[in-house]
Amino acid sequence: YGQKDILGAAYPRAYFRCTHRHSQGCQATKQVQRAHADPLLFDVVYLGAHTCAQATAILAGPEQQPPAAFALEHQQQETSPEEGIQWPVEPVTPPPFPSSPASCYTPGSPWCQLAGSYGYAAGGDDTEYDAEFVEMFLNLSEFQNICHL
DNA sequence: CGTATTTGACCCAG
DNA sequence: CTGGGTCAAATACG
Repeated sequence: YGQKDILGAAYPRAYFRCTHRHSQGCQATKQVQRAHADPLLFDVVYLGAHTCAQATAILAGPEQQPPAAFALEHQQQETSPEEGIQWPVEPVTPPPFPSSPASCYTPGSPWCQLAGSYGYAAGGDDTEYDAEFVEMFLNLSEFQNICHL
C-alpha cells in the first residue's frame, strides 16, 4: 500500500497489508526490502498475525507447508521476534491473487499495490523486469517454498 | 470511463 | 527533531 525510502538503506521499502485489515481487522502487515548487498534478494518481514478468515483458513489449510526458503531468506534478518511478533511462517496472502480487483477498499488497492509498488526501486543495475519477478517471488514464496539461491 | 499504479503529505513514535 | 509508516490524491494506461 505504500513505499518509503529508508535512511541507511540503499533501496526503498515496500509495505504490504492484509486485504482484510479494514474488513476483519486483520493487523498483519508485511515489509519487503531488498538487501543492499544483494538487490536480487528481498528481506520480507511479517509484522503481527493474521486474524482474517481467509488467511487463517489457508494457514490451517491442507497444503500449507512451512516456507523453508524463508529461512534462507532471513539468514540475514536481525529483527528479533520478541514482543509477540510472529515470524514468516504465515503468509499474508489469502487464497487467490487477483490482478484486477473490483476495488479492494476504495481508491487504490492493497493487492494492486502489492503487485506493483517497487516501480522506482530499480535504477542502477536493476531494470523493470525486476519488479516483475518480485511479484512472482512474493507470490510464490507466500504459497510454497522456493529455492532461489 | 474505469482501473491500476505511483508519488506526496500527514501522523505517530522514538 | 528525525525517521518510519500509513492513507489519500493525482496521473497514466488499458
